[in-house]
Parts: sequence; structure tokens; C-alpha cells
Amino acid sequence: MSTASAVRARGPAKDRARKRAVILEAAEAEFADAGYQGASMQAIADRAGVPKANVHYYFGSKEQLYRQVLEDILGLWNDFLSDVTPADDPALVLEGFVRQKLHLAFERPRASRLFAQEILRGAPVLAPHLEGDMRRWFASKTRIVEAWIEAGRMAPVEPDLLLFTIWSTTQHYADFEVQVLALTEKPRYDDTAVERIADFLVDLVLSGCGLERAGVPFERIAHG
Amino acid sequence: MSTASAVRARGPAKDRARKRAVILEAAEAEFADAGYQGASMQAIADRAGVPKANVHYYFGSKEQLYRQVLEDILGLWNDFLSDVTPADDPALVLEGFVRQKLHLAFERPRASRLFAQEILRGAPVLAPHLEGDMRRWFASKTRIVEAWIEAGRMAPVEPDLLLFTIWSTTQHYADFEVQVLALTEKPRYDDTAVERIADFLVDLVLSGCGLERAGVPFERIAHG
DNA sequence: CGATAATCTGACCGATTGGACAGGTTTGTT
DNA sequence: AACAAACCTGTCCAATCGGTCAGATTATCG
Repeated sequence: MSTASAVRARGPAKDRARKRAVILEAAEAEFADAGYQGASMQAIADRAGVPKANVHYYFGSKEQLYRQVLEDILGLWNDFLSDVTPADDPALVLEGFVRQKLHLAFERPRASRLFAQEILRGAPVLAPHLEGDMRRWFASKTRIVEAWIEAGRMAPVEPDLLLFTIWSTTQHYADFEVQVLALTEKPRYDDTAVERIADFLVDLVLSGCGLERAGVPFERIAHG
Repeated sequence: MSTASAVRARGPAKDRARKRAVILEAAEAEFADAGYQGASMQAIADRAGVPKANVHYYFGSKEQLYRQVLEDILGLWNDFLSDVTPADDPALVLEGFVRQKLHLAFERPRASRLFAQEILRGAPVLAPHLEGDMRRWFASKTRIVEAWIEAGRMAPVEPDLLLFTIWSTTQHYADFEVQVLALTEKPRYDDTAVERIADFLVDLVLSGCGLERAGVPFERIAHG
């Protein structure tokens, strides 16, 4: 049973789900701030306001809790480009992806950071997902880009590198937030930051694909 | 007397430096693979092939050792764009930066990963550097980009976002290596990977700046 | 040679960790 | 009311952590 659906249940199940959610939120914060090894079950329990033994009662072990947090995070990315087909407009799809991904990085920076730490450690827990669900998702999207290229609807760029570029540039503002803020000499992101960055990245990606914003077809650029 | 130490040692200072270097290398590997909290002094000592107490003899504490490793890594990035002036060609400079940065990511992936983990933790150790040396370096480079834009030698893009893009996309292939390899279904980077990625990124960055490779001046694009 | 300093390490220590578990409390069912 | 199942937690424990230190060993030098 997924955590999200359990929360909506009623009765005793609802209580249980809500308590689990409180612990999961505390765990995400602690794991993201301190790393897997740096996080302690005691600190997670304190953040959640429950005894440490209670955390073990609900989630068993530290690793099981960590796995659950990670799986919830993966769920956030499940519906990126979920219903895109080769018939869709490349410029609109790519722009939407960049904005959606960037928005999530600003909305859930801890989720992004925790995922980054897991990958940096060599993905000891997520390796099966990387070579399963994510690989299938990735292959499906590169195939769509290839279809666009073959149809002459965008410039011939390498699909995998295009997706990595969008992934890394958007992720950067969550994962390296401290560095970005220090170098730009700001205490925090202001409320125009997301739009500014999104506009920049959309322009960059689209121009790299020989596209323009607002759905101008590739042909007008290529043969103009 | 052991032949190994007798042959290699040319002097006391050299011997001491060599032993320090062995420990530092082991420490970089352990810190990068396990994170600061996850790394243990015992594991570092084992990698270096010395008793744990010997590591403490040379470096004092775990944090001092960690600081030393980080400072050595910062030295790697010291001379990025060190002698660039507004008189230089934007396309050549940007291309060189991308290639140099990407090359280092492939050459020293552990250094890149360790730095990433430090920033992810909120830069508890590097914060002074971020707001000191790095901030000055960054401001100096954004000023050069601004000068290029004012001189009409490249498109008016936001200088800070441009640098962040180059930083994040190049860093990505070291920090997220496991993910990249899993999604592209390869066991390791092949020897054409660096060139392929570099070419892609150079094209992307230059086209985003309204530039072309091989030093074609911006004016020919803008007013052609 | 003798002595002073530098180098090295096995053994140990207090603190913290993830986890186990007995036993108490609440909830649900008949 | 009576019983069982689920829920909850104070307390304890073995393992591991970073770090210390006395004392052995080696190098340096008058």
C-alpha cells in the first residue's frame, strides 16, 4: 500500500497512515540534511516528536525507513512526460519539462538533495530502480526525441545528452543551492528566481535544438 | 633495514611528504565513496595501509584531514579561466572552459563527488571559501561576460546562469555517473564519451550565446 | 658513542550508534 | 465484561566511532 493512498483512508488506518507520514517527513529532512550515515534514528524521532522505539515499530530498520523515503521521492518524478507522443510539439514538450522539473527542484529541494546523495554514494539502494523503471522511462523518452529528429521537427542532437542536460541544470539549483546563493551574494532565492532561471534554461535548450519558443516550427528556422 | 623505504627515501622531508600523500589519497577515496560521516578513520587507514593511530599522527583529527583533502581539491579548479580578459574571443574561451571542466570531471571524478557532497551538506567547511575566493572568481568572470555582451560580441544572456549551466552540466557526468551509465546501459564510459559530451555541450552553450564554433564572430550571426 | 628529538603503534577509552525486547496501554470484537 | 490483537515505549546492549597515550622504535646530531 502506498503512503499517499493510505493517508486518504478513514478509521484506524487513517491514524496509522498519518503517524507514518509525520515520521517520513522527519526522515526525509534528516536524511537530506545529514546524509544516510550522518542521520541518526534518534534525530529523526526527535524531529517527528515520537520516541525512537516508535520509529522502529513503524519502519523496522533505518535502511527500510530510508528505502521508503526514497521510493516516495521517486513517485514525484513518475509523471514527467508521462503521456508524450511523437505527435506532440517538441518545443512545447521540452519547455514544459524544463519548467516542471525546475519547479519541483524549488518546491522540494530536500527530496532532490536526498536523491543526489543516494546517487553520489553509488546508488546502493536505488540501483535496481535505475536499471528498471528509470531505464525504461529514459529509453521511452529518447525514442520520442529520435522520432522528432527523424521527422525533421528539431535539430539532430543526441537525445540522451539532451535529457541529461535538462536533468542536471534543473537539479543544480536545489543540490548546489548553498553555492549558488553564495556566489550570487543572496541570502535566499527571491520569488522571481524560478521564472528567471526557467526562461534562461528554456531558451538555452530550445536554441540548442534549433527551436524557438511559442511553437515556431523547426522548418522555418532551418530553411529560413 | 627495509629496502623499500631505503631506496625510495631521498630525505626526511620527502619521506614524510610521500606518506602524507598516500594517506591523503586514501582519504579522498574514502570520503568520496562514503561521505564525511560514513567514512571511518579505520577505513582510511586500511586503504592507506597504515595503522589508524598513524593517520592521527599526521593529520590530527578527522575534520582536519577532511579539510586538507578539500583544499587540495579546490586547488584543481584554481586556474580555470585564470587569465581571460574581455579582449579574448568569447566562443574560444567558453569552449575551452567547457572542455577543461569536463575533462577534469572525467579525470578526477572522486574529487568532483567529494566537493558535491560537501555542498549538499550545506558547505559546513567550505562556506568561507564560497564567500571568499570562489565569490571573487565568480564575480570576475561574470564581469567579463557582461563586457562581451555590452560590446555586442555575444547574445545578452544572464552571465551567472550561463556559468551555472556549464558548471552543472559538466559536473553531472562525475557526480551522477552511476545514473548516467545505468540509463545509457553501459558498464563504463568508453573512450569517446568525453569528446561526444564535450562537443554536445559546446554546441549547446555557444548556440545559447548566439555564437558558433571555430571563432565565427557574433556579428556575422546577429546581422547576417 | 650517547642523547635528544621525531616517528610510530598497540591498547585502551568514553560516547554514540542501530536495534532488541519485555511489559504496559489502548483498541476492537464477541 | 472478557479476551485478543495491535500499539507504544523505557531500558538495555553489543558494536563501532573518533581520539588518546604510554612506550617502543628509529633518525639526527654534537
